[in-house]
Amino acid sequence: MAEKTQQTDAVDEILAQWHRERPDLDLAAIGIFGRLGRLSLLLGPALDEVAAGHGLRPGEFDVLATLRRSGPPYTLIPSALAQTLMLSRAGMTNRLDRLEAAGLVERTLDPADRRSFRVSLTDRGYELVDAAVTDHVANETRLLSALTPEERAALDRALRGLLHAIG
Amino acid sequence: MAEKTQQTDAVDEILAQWHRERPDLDLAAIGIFGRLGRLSLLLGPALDEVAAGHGLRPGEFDVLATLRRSGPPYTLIPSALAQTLMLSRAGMTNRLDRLEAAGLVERTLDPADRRSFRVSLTDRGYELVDAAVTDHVANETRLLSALTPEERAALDRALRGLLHAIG
DNA sequence: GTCGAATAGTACGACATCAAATCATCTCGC
DNA sequence: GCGAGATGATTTGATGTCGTACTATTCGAC
Repeated sequence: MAEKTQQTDAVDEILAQWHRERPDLDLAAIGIFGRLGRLSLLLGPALDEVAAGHGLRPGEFDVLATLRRSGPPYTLIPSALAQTLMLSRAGMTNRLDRLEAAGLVERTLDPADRRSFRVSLTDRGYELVDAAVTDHVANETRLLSALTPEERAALDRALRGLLHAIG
Repeated sequence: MAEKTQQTDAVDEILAQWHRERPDLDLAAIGIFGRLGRLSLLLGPALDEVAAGHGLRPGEFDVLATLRRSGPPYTLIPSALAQTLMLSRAGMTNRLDRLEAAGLVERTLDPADRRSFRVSLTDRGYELVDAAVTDHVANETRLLSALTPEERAALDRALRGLLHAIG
């Protein structure tokens, strides 16, 4: 079993500094959370780029995709969208205003609850998000192709465990 | 080899919806990036809380920690800090203003480059960040205790691979 | 040496987000 | 039924970030 020489990265440099200054600290923990943080910082723009290719600003794709995957009639209420996307309701109001102005979703009265609205994909919104999702997932698959199937499975298992510990 | 029954989580529900609506998509990729996204969304507040316990607002801890781990004399220039923390220089100016007003760092003239400043930890800043780092890493270690050592190692390996693929 | 390009820090305007306050409506215990 | 409390959406005000423009200074090619 040959040891593969791992390339060093920016986080390794950070770990070396901490080891020098504070050898008492748990370097493994710093490394994992450091890599997680940097990854999500880099991942954001990388994923937004695909959405931007379809004319969507950051965050707008997520709203459309949530409606799309909910299935026919592609309708949810703003509160449900906000909760699913872990966004404040105020932020959701803002996003929906833009998406409605762009003609991708529409707000209709909810006959069963007059405090609320039903937010639905328009035909244009459906077509746009369906194409965007295809590109989006292809981009994710491309990024993951750097890992072996075993590494992908292990990553998913570990992330699931962490989510369970925090959530 | 016993199969362990995995609990379902919010991402599993999302995957089931996509499977129903778009069975052609790469569900494994959606799951991994979905969990990564939710994890960093939940992780931010969880880590900020520890810093807040030391009177630091989000992001301020990172600046102090970067200075601390750079070693004596705990001095860097704003551009280096911005690059390390993947922040715009404008954002760094803002953070340094607050940290300087709080007496945790000080800006002194750089004798070698009159365009620039040298940002240094004050004694108070040093003591505060040293205590905060201890708590911060303990918190990270606690979160990671949900994973086995093998899972932690596999997670770090996978994150390193992804970072290399993106960076 | 000198001039053009690159770099350091900051100011400014735009933007997305959140928390709190507000108003309308629903739910449930009585 | 009725009233208190919960819930839904929005508005408002504050905050932190970015991109751009700007000034001062340094670097490098000639």
